Amino acid sequence: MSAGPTPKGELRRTALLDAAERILGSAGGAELTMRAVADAAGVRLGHLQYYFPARSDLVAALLDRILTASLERVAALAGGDVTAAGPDAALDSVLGEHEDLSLVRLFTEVWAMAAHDEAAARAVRAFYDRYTDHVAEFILRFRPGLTAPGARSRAEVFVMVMEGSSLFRSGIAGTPGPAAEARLRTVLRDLLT
Amino acid sequence: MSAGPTPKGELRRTALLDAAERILGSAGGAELTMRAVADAAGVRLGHLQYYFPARSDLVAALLDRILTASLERVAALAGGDVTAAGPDAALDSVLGEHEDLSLVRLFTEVWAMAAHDEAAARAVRAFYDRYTDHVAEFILRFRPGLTAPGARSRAEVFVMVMEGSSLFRSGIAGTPGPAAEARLRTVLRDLLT
DNA sequence: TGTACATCAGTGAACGCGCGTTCACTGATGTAC
DNA sequence: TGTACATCAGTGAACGCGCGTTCACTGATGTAC
Repeated sequence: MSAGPTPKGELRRTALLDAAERILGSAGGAELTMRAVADAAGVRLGHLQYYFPARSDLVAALLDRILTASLERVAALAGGDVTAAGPDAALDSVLGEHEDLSLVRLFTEVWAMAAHDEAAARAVRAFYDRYTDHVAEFILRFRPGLTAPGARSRAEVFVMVMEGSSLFRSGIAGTPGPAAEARLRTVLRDLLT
Repeated sequence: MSAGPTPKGELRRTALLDAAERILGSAGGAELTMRAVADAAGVRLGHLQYYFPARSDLVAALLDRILTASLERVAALAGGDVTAAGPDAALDSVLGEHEDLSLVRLFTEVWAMAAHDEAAARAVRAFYDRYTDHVAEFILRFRPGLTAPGARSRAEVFVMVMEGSSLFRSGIAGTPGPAAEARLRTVLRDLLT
């Protein structure tokens, strides 16, 4: 009977996905080749194939990891005590994350994947669905009187605004002025409270 | 002295970019190969190279065309008489465009390009800068009393919200419910008026 | 009006390269007896 | 405690293929005289 992968194997798998994520976040999807990932992780091509037999396996695992990690961050936020500090502190946390250029770069790749690949699109839609659930839960902490559908629709718009603003606040598509930044926060705060 | 390209040549160039745009909007950047574009346009590979010697020339011309066309659409809207019909009619026009799946797919590719290529990023930032100018001008038509910076910051946030919502309203990253759709319109209307 | 010539438009074959994938192999590690 | 063996981890070489690019070429079109 198979014992499955050992702890060492799990570590290596994680290191390989780390390398792949670094490449996707810096150089983009076109540069995410099996050889580049193997090189970045310091292993031989054949060895990478031992963990991810086909490139599509690597990409699928990477997509899953990116989305899972993002979901865990928002779940931690929604479950944490940040609400005690008020909506502005919460906004700081959420907005701060979207200033991380390589994270936003990763998501532009994820969106492009979802736009052209149905399997990726399903994963991304499931991710945003759960993501929105966490935001709705978060909103209900500030406004316990809201109905569930009311919180949900606020959360949906909140997520749309967050994803759009990430493109600009990361510097990829522009650099919002301070007045726009303030107005963005107002819009988000109004959705939250 | 060179006469430059003939009308026939211009037509062919346009047809080649049409083909490239169709591929980028449906299959994505990885499928945008010189051979695929030549095939889709019904010409030989060598002939495509006559118009675009390197793939990077094709991609640069395509990016320019996508951004220019988008800018022309918003300029027409900002300059048109749609403001006479009120903000809701204007929102209908603007939002309607973002339901076009292949257009939004095109923009996910554009964002991914900008995220990893500095030349593309410059073009995209210049595009959004001018795009935002048009929106600001549009806003001033509804609220002539606003200062220029006031209109500008509203426009910046308006554009962020539009780009974010396009991901969801196109179906790529989700499908907003009717309540979210209504709330999104409220947010946009408040920025506009 | 005709002719010569330059430029534009389009063809076809070949190139070297990096890609994903396959496969036979060796060494390390755990486990049953 | 030792030994045999299965599985896990990692290597190395080779494959066929599609890619961007190069280049010599032919046919069509415009223009100067």
